[in-house]
Amino acid sequence: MDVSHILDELNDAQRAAVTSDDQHLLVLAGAGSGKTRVLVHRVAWQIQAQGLNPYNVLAVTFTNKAANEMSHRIQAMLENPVPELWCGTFHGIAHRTLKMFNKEANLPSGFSVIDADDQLRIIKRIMKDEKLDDALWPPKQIQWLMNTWKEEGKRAKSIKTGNDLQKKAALQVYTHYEKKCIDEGLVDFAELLLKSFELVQSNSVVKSYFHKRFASVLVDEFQDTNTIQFKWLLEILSNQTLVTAVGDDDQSIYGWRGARAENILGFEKNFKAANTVRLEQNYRSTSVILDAANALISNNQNRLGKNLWTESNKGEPITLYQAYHEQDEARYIADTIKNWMNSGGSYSEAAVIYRSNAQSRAIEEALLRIRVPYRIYGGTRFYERLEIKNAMSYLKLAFNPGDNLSFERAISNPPRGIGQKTLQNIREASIKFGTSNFAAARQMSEEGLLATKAKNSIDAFIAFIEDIKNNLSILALSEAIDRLINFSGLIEVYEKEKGEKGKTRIENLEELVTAAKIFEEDFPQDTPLIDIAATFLDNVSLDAGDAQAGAHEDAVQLMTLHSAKGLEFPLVFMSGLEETLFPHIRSMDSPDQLEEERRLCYVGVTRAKQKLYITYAEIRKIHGSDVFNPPSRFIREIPAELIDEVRPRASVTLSYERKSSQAPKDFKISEGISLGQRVMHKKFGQGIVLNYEGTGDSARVQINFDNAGSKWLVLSFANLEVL
DNA sequence: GTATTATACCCTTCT
DNA sequence: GGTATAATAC
Repeated sequence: MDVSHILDELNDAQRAAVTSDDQHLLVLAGAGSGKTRVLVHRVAWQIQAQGLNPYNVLAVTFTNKAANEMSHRIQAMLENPVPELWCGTFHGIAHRTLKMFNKEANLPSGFSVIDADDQLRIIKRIMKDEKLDDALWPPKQIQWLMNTWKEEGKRAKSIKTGNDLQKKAALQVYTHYEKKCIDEGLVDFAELLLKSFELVQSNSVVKSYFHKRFASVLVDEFQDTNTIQFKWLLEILSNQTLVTAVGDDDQSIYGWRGARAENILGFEKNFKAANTVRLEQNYRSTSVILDAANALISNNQNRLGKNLWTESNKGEPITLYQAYHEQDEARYIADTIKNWMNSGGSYSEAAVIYRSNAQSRAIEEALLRIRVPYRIYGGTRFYERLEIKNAMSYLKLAFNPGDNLSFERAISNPPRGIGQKTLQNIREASIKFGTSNFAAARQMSEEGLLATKAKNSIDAFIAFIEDIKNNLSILALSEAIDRLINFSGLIEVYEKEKGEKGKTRIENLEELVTAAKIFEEDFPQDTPLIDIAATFLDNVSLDAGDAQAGAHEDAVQLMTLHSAKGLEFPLVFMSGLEETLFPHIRSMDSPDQLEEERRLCYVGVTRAKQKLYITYAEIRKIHGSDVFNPPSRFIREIPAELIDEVRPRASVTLSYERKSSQAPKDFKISEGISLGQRVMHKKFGQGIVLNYEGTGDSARVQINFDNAGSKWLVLSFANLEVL
C-alpha cells in the first residue's frame, strides 16, 4: 500500500516522530508544532505501513472535544471508519472498562456515574448524618481532600491523617462515602480511574485483556496526567506495547486536578531507552503572536525549556483594548467580530476565551444584541442544569433503582406531597429493610406504613417509573424522554416560574429531547432501544454536551482557557485580563500556582493564528458588586512593541448603570472633575475617576490608577490635576 | 406535614 | 447572580 501520503507535508522532526521504531517514544511538542498531527499520522503509519490492526490501538486524550477531534482526523486519514480503534478520554476509557468488566469490578451493570455536584450533595448528607459541622469543615474542602486522595490512588482504609482535624473529618466522610457509593452503585469521576486501575492491577483476566489487545498506546497532553492515570497506564502496558506520549510542559494547566507535569520526566525514567523527539517549529501563529507567547512564558522558572520558532510572517500587532466595564468590553468584542464577518470572515473563525465561566454572560448579551450567533463550550454544562438533572433523574432511576440520589431528586421534583418528613421516614425504612430508598418506599406502601395521601402519591410515582422503564424498550429514546418530561409534571412547574427563567428551562427540556434524537440517529437500525438509552445515559455523565443542537452552525466560539487547549482560531479574543481574575485571586500567592496561571495565559495566546485581541475592564461586577482591578501582570510581560493599545473613543460615555440614589453620570463632583475624567496624582500617577461620595470638603473620590490600582481619596487633600 | 417565599451565603479551571 | 437553607404560610 502506498503510504507516502502519511509522510508528505511533514517536517523532519515530525516525520522522525511518526516513523520512529522505538518502543517508547516521547514527543515534546510546543504549541502549534503539529502535536496532534504527529499523533494522528503515527496511528495511520502504524496501521497502514506496519500493518497494525486498528483493533489493537488505544489513543487517550483529556477532553471529549480533543477525543472527538482525534477520532475524526484518524478516520479521515485512513479514509475508513475504524470503530474498533479505542479513542477517548482517560475517564471515558475507564468507564468503558468498568462497563465491560462490571462483574469483576463488583459493580451493578447499571451503575451510574455522578458529577461533582452529586458528589457534593452526598458529602453534605453524610456530614449531616455524622453530625460533622459544615461551618467548621466546608463540604467543598472535604470533597477536594477526598478527591485528592483518590487521585493519588488512596482508599480510606490506607489513609493516615495524623492529628489534622480536617483530614480526620474528611477521612470519616470518605469512609461512609465509599460505602454509600458501593451500596447505591454510584461512581464519581475519580472513582472511574481509581477503580479501573485497581481492576487492571488485581485481576489477571482484565490485565491480560489489555496486554493482548493493545499493541500500541498513544497518549496526548501527557503533561496533564495525574498519579492514578500514570499508574493505570503502567498497568495496561505489556513489555511489548508500543507507547507514544506527546506533551508540552508549558501547557500544563491541570495541576489543581492532581496533574503532574513531572510525569513527562517519569516517562523517560520508567521506560528505559525511551527516545525523545522535540518539535519546536510552530506552524500556527504569526511571529508577533509567537514572540508574545515566548516572552510571556520565559517568566516561568520551572520549565524543561524549549525554543519555539516560526517561519511565518510578522502579522498584525496584538490589539489591547482597555474597556470601561465588562459591558463595554463585550460590546467591543462583539463589534470587532461583526466587522471581521463583514470583511469576509466567518463567525466560527473567532473565539472568545476567558478565565472563568461567569465571564461569558456579558459577552453573550453583547453578541445577542447585535445578533451574532455563538456557541458556548462548558459553562453550566447543559446536563448540569437543574431542569435537565431533574428530568434525567427519572431516567437514571428507571435504570438503576438503587440510585437514592436520583430517587430523592425525582420524587421531589415536581413537588408531589412528599416532603422532608416522609423522605426521612423512607430513608430510615431503607436502612431497616436493607434496601434502596425506592424499594423501601414500595415496601412501606405495600405494608400500609404510609398515610393515605403519601401512599397515593408514592404509588403513582412508582407506577410512573415502571412506565418509563417499559417505554425505554418499546419507544425511541427521544420519544420516551419526551413523554417523561410531559407526564412528570415538570413542565407545569416551570410554566409557573416567573420571568424568562421558566421559559428557558422549558426550552432546555425540549433541547434534551432534540439531543436524544440526534444521539439515537447514530445507531444501526436493529440496535435494541434499551441499549441506546443506556449508552445515552452513560454519555450524558461524561460528555459536556456536544450533542447539543446547532453544533455545526457557523458561530463564534466561547470557552474558558482550559477548554481552549488544543484548539486554534484565526481570530482570538482573550478577555478579562485583570489581576484577581487572571491571574485568579486564589492562585496569586503561591508561586507554583502563579506559574500555572501564566501557562494558562500562554495557552490562550498560542490559540491565535492571525490576530489576537486582549481586553480588560476597569470596572467589573463580581457577585453583584463593583470591583476595580489593575490590568493583569501578564499584559506587561508581553513586549510593548508587539502591542497596539486602543482606548475607548472619547465620545463613548460611561453607560454604566447607576442606581437612582447615585449621581447622574455627568455630575460634576468638583470643578473640572467628573466621573470618567482622567486625572494625575503626584504619588499614584495617572488614573480615572470611577466614583465619589459626599460633597464639599469631605467629598471622597474613587480613582483607578493605571499603576497603583483603585483607591479612595479625600478630594480636598488629593491635589488632583485634571488631564 | 408540605409548599412557598425570603434571606444568607458562596463564587475558578474539567472529567 | 444563583442556589441552598431557614422561616412562614397553607
